[in-house]
Amino acid sequence: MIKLIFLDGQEKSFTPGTTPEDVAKSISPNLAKKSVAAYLDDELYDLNRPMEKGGTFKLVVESDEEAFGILNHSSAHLLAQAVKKLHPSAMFGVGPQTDEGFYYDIALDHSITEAELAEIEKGMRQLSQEAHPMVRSEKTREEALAFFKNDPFKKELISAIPEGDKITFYTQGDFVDLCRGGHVGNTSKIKHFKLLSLAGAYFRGDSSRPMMQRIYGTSWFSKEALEAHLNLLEERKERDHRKLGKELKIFMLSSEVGQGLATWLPNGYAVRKVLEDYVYELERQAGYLHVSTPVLGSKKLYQTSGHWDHYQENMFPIMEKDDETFVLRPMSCPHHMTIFQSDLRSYRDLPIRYAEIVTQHRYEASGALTGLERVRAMTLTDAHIFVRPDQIKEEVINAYHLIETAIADLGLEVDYLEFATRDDSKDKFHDNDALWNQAEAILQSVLDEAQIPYKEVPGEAAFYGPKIDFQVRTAMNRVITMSTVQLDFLLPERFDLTYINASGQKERPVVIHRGLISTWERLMSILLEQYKGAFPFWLAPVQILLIPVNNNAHEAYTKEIYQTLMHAGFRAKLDLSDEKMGYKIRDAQQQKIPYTFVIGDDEVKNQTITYRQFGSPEQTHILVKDMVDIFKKEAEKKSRKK
RNA sequence: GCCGGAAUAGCUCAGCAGGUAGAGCAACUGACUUGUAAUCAGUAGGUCACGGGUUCGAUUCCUGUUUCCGGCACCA
Repeated sequence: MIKLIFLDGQEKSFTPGTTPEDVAKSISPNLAKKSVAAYLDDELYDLNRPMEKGGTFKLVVESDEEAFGILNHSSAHLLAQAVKKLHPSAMFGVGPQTDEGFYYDIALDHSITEAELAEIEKGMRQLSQEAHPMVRSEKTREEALAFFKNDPFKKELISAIPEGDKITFYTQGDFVDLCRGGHVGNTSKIKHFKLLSLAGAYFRGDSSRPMMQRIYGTSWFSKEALEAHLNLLEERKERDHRKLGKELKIFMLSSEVGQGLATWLPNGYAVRKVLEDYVYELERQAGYLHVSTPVLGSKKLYQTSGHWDHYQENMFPIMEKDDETFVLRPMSCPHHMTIFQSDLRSYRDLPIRYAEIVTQHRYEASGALTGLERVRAMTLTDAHIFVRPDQIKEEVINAYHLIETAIADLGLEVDYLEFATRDDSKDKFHDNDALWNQAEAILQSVLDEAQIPYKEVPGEAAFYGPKIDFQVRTAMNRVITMSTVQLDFLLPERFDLTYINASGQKERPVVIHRGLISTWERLMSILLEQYKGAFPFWLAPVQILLIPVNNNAHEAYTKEIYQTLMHAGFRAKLDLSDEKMGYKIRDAQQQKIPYTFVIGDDEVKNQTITYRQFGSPEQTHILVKDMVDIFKKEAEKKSRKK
C-alpha cells in the first residue's frame, strides 16, 4: 500500500497504481470533475498517471493558477494531433502554454492558411469527443532518439534535455509526442478553445535556424471563460494606440515621411509638452542639471564609447563631409561623457547629474516597427549620473525613487524588476571581469539591502554594465521596460574620466545611466492604451470644451470664461459652430475631453458654469470665481491612484 | 531581416467568378438658432498603394516593389 498525506494532514492508504483521478473520485465526484492534475510531493502528476509511491498529495483544480497552463499545454498537444491527422508529414518544434493560451510550432512544406485554422479546430473538437486518454511513458535517451529518428527537430530537443532528467512521452490515440507533462489526462477535458492566429517562428528562437509555422490558440475550462477572453481580445483592439492615436489625432506615421518616423500632431504634442515640463521639473528638484547635445556626433566619439563596435548594424549609415565622419546619434551617453570631461572635477563636485531631453535615431529592423511602440527616431529624457565609488548606492537608490515617483504620477505600476547581468557570451559584453564583478555585486547589494524583489536575467546586461530594468505591464498585457538604472565602470575608463580626490590624486568616477519613463513615443503608446484615449485632466490635449447654449446670446460670456481658463494655463477650446448642442456634447465625448462646459442664461445670471465630466451625464454647477482653483487642484493630482 | 496576411474616398467599410466603383461619418453650401451623445436638404470627393505582365478590356488574375497588420529574431 502507498500512503498519501492530504492537504488537511489526513493520511490515507491506497493500492500502488492508484491514479490521482481515483483519489479525487474517492473524495467526491465533483472534485474529480474539477481536477486537472495533482502534485505528489513536488512532482506534477497527470490525473491518469499511476502512483507507485506515497507522499504529500495535492490535487490541482480548475481554479488553481497553474491549472490554466496545464489545460493549455494539453491543448497544444491536441492541436498537434489534429494537424498531424490532416498533414501526416508535419513535424513539430515546441508547443508550450503561454500566459493567455498556447501555441505549437510546426514544420510543414505546405503553408497553413487562416481558413485552415477552422478545419484544424474542427479536427481538435472531434479528437476531444473521441476522448483519447493522454498516457505518459518514460523512455531512455536511446529509445527516444530511435523513435524520432526521422525528425531532426525532436531529436535536437531530446539532445537538449539535461543528462539525468527523465525523458517522457505522451500518447493520445495514434499521436505520440515528446513532452515533460503534466496533462489533463484525457482529450475530452479540452472543450472550450479557439485557434487565434498564425505566425512564423524560428526553431528554438534562433534566427539562423529554419522558420516554422506557429499556430496560437487559447483554451479555457468553460464556455463563459473562453468568451470572456475573446471579448477581452476584442476590447484590446479598441484600446490599440494606433487606432486611438488616429482617432484622437495624436500622431501619424506616414510612408511619405519615412518608415518608423512618427509625426506628433497638435493633440499629441500638447500631451508630450506636459510630460516634458513635468520631467524637467522633477529632475530639477532632484538636482539634475539639464544639458543639450547635438543630434549628430563624430563616429570617433562612438568608437571611443564602444557603441560603434556593438551597435553599428543598428545605426543609420555614416555621413562623410570634409574629412570628418558623422553618425546620427543613437544614444546620448558619449555626449554626456564629453561634458564631464570638459572641466576639471573635484570629489566635492560629485555626484553630477546630467539630464537631457534627447532625440536619437536607431535603425530598427523593419519587422520590429510597431506604431509608436518601436520607431526609428525617438525622444526621451536621458540622464547620466557621475559619482564617486562611495556614492554609488545612494545615487542608485535616489534614481530608483525618482523612477517610482514618475511611474506613480503617470498612473502606471511596476510589475517587477529585472536585474540584468552578463552571461558567458563574450562578444556581447566588455571583457574586464574585475569591473563586471564589482558592478554586479554593487547593484545586487543595493537590491538586497533595499529588499526590493527582482528577477535576475543573465545575459541581458548592456555591453558596458549590469542594469536594473523596471518592467511595466501595459493594458494590452504586454510587459515593457519603462525605466532603467545601469551601472557603468567602462565608459569612464574609455573616456579617461577623472576627478581629483581628497588627497589630490586623480580618480575614476562611476557612471549611472538612468532612463526615466521610456521614450515619449513609447510612453504615449502606453498611456493611450492605459486610458483608452481618455487622458487624465493634467495630460489631456484639450482639457475643457466650452459650449454656449445659444451662440448669439452667450458667446461673449463663454469667451470670457475661455480667456480666463487660457490665461490660467489650461488647454480650453470653444465650440462656436452652428451645430446643435447635443451634437457638440457628443463630439466632446468622442474626443474624450475631460470637462465639457455648457453655458446659457442661468450661468450668465448666476456667474456660474455647468460642466459634465467625460463618460458621465451628471451636471455640476460651480461659481466662476472658484473655477480656476478647482481645476488647478484637479491638475495637481496628476494620474496618481492615491 | 524572416514567415504569413492585407492595401478601395479624409475615416470606417461594402463591391467586382475580369466590363474603370458605392454607403455611413467627416468636409463644403444652404436652411434651422437650439439646455446636455448625431437637425434637414444639397454639393463635391477615388490613376481602387505603386510598377510590370496576361487579356479586346485589370481595382479584380499573375508578378515585383512599397507600406501596414499578426508573429519570430533584434532592442545600447
